Amino acid sequence: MKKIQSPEIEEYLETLCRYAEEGRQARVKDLAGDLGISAASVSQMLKKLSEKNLIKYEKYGKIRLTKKGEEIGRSILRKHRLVEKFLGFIGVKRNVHEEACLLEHAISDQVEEAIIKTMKKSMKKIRVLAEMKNGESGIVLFIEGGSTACKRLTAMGLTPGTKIEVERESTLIGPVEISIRSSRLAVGRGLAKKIYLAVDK
Amino acid sequence: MKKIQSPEIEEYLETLCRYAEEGRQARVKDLAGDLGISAASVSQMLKKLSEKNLIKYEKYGKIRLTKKGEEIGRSILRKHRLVEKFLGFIGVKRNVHEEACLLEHAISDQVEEAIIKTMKKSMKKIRVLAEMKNGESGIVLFIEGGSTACKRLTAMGLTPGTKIEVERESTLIGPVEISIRSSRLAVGRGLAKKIYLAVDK
DNA sequence: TTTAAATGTTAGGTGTACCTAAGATCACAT
DNA sequence: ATGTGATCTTAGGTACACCTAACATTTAAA
Repeated sequence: MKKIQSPEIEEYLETLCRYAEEGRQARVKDLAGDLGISAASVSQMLKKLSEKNLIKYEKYGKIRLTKKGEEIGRSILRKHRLVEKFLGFIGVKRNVHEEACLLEHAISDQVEEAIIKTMKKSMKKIRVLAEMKNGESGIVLFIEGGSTACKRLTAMGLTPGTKIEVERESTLIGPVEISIRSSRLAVGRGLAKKIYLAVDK
Repeated sequence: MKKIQSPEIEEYLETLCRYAEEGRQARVKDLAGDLGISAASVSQMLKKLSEKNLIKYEKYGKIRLTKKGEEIGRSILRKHRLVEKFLGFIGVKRNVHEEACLLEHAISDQVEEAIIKTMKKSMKKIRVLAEMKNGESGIVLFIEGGSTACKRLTAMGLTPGTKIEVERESTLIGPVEISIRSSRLAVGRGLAKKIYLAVDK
């Protein structure tokens, strides 16, 4: 049985998937440009992909992914994006896209899963300030609600990115007391329901 | 300027480095076996590596790495081992060696560094079975060494992810006795030096 | 020391993925 | 509708890494 997959083939299918996502018609010229390959080579490769039933293509015609081709392409695209996130996660700063392009072909499904699990574990969870308990801390992510609430909170210094800690949790109707930049603040329960924070685990 | 590096070339140089570490004379036959390639192809490739000044080689002669060749080989070997550790670290259990063989060629120096930093922050400590004391336990992360050692240990059930406990620690030359899934097993000190475990800090 | 087995090399060939140059087709502006 | 520039394909060729079969050399045994 012949091998139907190679990093090169994967790269073509991934790019075709990207075009499909953008609702863009795939053209030989664009593939050539994006993959850094001559149009002649792309044309050739399209014939090969067609023979392998990864795309539907007749010369001068439209390029469409088959089910199989889309499956592979999406898998690579998914891996690419995961790797990008992951590289950011472990602190890689430069050439993240290029690094991901290399790695995407070397990541098995097994490894993909492990990476997802690992990231989830140390991922932050989103929680509402009103539900948080004494001693818990987090970083303000966003404020749900109209500009009135936003302005009020901004005035208090409760803007996205701010780190806070719960000093006294909210009772059924009572306010939450929090410390923020080492000063203390009381936030009414109604308002506290609109403040979302990222907390560990 | 011609490219002097390919995943295949890297694989050859890595394997040669491994042999050098083990103080073993590199033979065409062994390379063929370990790389899963015909002896004829190896012979050919050795000529190519010689032309690229990555090894010193004359037919029927001894294979020796040049400075350049050793540098590349060691870099790949280092990456391979790091990836093995890392895969264990993120919870990959099966085919760790094989997965690392794929990934090692796609890991840049930048990514290598980021991985090291991330692991350093980790909660588990990595230890070698040979150095562990009575009563200590851990989870097998990976096995360093050729496929021979890997196969032997796999046969014993000592695969990544397995939890073991040290029943009797290794003496200067003696084996380690461990319990594994409630049965007991003795592992020679040489082999035990190649088994890395995650133990609580 | 000869010889057989083990090991290594050469010759010739395959498949993949790329290239350039030249020719074919398409699509739009006149 | 037609000619021209853009786009695409074909033809012919390269480099790489592998293969098998046949031949050469080395090594170890008789």
